[in-house]
Amino acid sequence: MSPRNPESPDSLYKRIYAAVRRIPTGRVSTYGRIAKLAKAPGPRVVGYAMAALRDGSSVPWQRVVNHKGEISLRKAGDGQWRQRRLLEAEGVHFSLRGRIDLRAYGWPTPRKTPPNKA
DNA sequence: CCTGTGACGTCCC
DNA sequence: TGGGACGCCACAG
Repeated sequence: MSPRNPESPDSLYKRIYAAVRRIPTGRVSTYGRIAKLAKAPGPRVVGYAMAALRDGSSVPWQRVVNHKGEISLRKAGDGQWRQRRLLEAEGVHFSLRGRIDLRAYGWPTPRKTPPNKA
């Protein structure tokens, strides 16, 4: 196998994209979780893989946010807004601070942490 | 081959 | 609850 070769079926990026595709519509995951699921060496690599995506890649990249539940800023600049649009279209709710409640929309379900638990 | 950089996370204050 | 510092690694030049 050739993990260095992007064309390899079991390449790192392929695994990452596969993991992202598993995120259900209306739910979101984090770079860290995707990294684990895809057996990636680290979260940064996941971000790098996302940045390498093309439009119409069939990979729901918009469902990947950082561990704070916020849309990560990218170099390109544009896109964060588009990401938010796409997520809202899927029914994902953003707080006033522009954050997503991972306890409610996170995937896989991080914990059975009751949102209303005292 | 070596260096810089990035759509991040965790620890510590 | 918020902010700063360090760690980790693949990729491009």
